[in-house]
Amino acid sequence: MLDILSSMSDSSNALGPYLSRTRKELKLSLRAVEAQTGVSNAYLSQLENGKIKTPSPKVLHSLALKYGLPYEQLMELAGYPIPGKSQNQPSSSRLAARLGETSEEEEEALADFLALIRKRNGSEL
Amino acid sequence: MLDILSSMSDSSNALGPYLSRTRKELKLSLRAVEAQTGVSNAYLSQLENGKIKTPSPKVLHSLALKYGLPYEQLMELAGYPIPGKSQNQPSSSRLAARLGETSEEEEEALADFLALIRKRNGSEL
DNA sequence: ACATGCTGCTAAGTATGTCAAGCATGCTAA
DNA sequence: TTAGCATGCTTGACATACTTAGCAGCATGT
Repeated sequence: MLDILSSMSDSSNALGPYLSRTRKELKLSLRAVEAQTGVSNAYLSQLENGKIKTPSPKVLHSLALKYGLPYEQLMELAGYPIPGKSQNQPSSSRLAARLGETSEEEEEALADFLALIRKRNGSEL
Repeated sequence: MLDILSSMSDSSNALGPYLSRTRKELKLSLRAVEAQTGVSNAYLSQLENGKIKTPSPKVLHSLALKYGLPYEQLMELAGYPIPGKSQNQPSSSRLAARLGETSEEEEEALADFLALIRKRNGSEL
């Protein structure tokens, strides 16, 4: 079977490393971000290390502003439903609408297959 | 009357009464909403009575789906930052706003909502 | 050596969203 | 009456986002 499933099905934790990497690219310290956003450095550390599951939209918004990242993307990475799209998995509902009725097994398989494709295309390391 | 009420789009709490009024218009009980959205009736009660300040986006999303309300509007009423930074959609033209921009997600909501009404109107004689 | 000032991280505490259980009222029927 | 059943609401407990205070390491300077 696809044990890729177990490794990729939880996409909620891509947020922390993403924020961590972005901050380092901007060469900002945790306390510098705290000073500019009001989010405590302790919390930022927990966020980047995946110890916080669902940070509030307000936190995501201020980080998006400071880091120059799209707010919607952070919302989506945090697992929040976003206005124009589906709630959990990126663009899978649009795909599902195009594919018609699919079972849950098929949906999961498709989602993971998509992740696999993206990995191959080298969108990230 | 002057629309002092509509100018009270303050983040204090227009959300609770708005949700309460909408639910009553749909003739749904708290427990009926609980059964269909998974949000407990206890929590719904607190929400409608203003005892909950910032309900999670997930709760707002499921309520928006079942009530046929725009998710963005509930997010804004709850005081969350919203992507487009837009605001001031007059609540008097709620229906027009709802039917004006129908994403796929909203279409689903409308279908669900319609089915709900028909079911109640049909079985409740 | 000691000290100062960074870095990130952790421990403990507070605040609050959320739920399960139960209470009180009102309605309908036996 | 009494017995049920549905409604909205309250309480008490739990989970977790978030903060303040502090720790350990690594520089740099005196």
